[in-house]
Amino acid sequence: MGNKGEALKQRIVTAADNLFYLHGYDNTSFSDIADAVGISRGNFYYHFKCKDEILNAVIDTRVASYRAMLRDWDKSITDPRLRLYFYIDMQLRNQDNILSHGCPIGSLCTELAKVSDSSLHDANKMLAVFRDWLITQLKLLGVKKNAKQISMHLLARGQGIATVTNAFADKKFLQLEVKGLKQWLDDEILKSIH
Amino acid sequence: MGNKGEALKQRIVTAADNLFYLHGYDNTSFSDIADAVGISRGNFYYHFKCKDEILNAVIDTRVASYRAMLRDWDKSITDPRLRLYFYIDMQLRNQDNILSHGCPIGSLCTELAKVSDSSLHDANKMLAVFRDWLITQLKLLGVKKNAKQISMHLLARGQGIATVTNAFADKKFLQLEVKGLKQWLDDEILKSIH
DNA sequence: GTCTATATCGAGATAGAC
DNA sequence: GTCTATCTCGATATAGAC
Repeated sequence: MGNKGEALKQRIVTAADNLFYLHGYDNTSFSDIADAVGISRGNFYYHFKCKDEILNAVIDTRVASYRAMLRDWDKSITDPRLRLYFYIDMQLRNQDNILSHGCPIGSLCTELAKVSDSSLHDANKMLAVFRDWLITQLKLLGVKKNAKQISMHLLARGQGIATVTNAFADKKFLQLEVKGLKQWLDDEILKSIH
Repeated sequence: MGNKGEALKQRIVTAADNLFYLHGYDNTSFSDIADAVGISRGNFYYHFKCKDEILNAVIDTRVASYRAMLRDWDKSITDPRLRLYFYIDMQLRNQDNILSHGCPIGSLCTELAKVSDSSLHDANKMLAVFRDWLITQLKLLGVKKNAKQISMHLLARGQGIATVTNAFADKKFLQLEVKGLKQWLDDEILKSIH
């Protein structure tokens, strides 16, 4: 419960978060995390009782951090439509990372779906944060019936862009698709609010 | 070079292919493959000198098998437009597997992008097979300028659908998106051939 | 709380009998 | 060609000193 211990725990989670993104969950060892943080391997087990617990901490931390980010957007951007653009442009801002490592959320979901008990974690919580926020923004714009469907579609488009951009290492493709996605959204909003 | 040896080699690759899809490359051990085939672990090294070589064999086998499948489609379906529908509907036909394990191509690309040297393999060869075939079909329909762009878009849409369907275990979403994708394709072809 | 040392396990890979 | 036995390594996890 001491301050120093809590701070270290957070540093472990932050380092694990980053390494899980760069190399995947399974390919990240305690040694890797320990080296990144600058502590010894044995120290982990004071803060976490197994590797799965670090995974869950990473997921929870990400969920909290995404929520905080979206709250910031809500504060700094008043027009919901501009918020949606800003969401879509996130891939443009992160294009270099996506090119090399894909989407941090999607790639983790994809990996964890293959491993062990899916009951021990729920990586899709991270996607759900964005889905729910998107629904809210669309409803603010007057979209009533299709808000959820459009939101899911936006998630999927983002995932597809990330996967293909990463697989082909094609940054131009990402840029083109992001542009097209914003146009699609405009059309869709127009149609949905008649 | 004997017939029996070659047959076994192919059986190893087939079993590895399936297990890589179900559990991922890294999470599949030689023991897993050996058990599935019904041979001993040591026997692998007569046919492959390391695990990476099995991976490459799996990728090459898939590329060949996808090419053969598309040749069959070309034979049995004469209208390129119907071929494209049949391509998109592939996700519908495979929806149960996608729900549980994602796209066999996309999930492998995503995993391998995180691991080791990307120079040792090129998983995107599998995607390229479909991309090139899609381009051909579109050109047959009279699409000149945007054939590659539309093809890449179709790949990405498919990847996005698979990732999100898998993450949320939402089969209805897949069905809805497949339907929407066919409609999008119709519009796009109309626009591209004016 | 953080460390060092160690236990245990399963992985990829090798040697050599048959 | 296929097997059994074994090597080596690195992983998660534990015990106990400080």
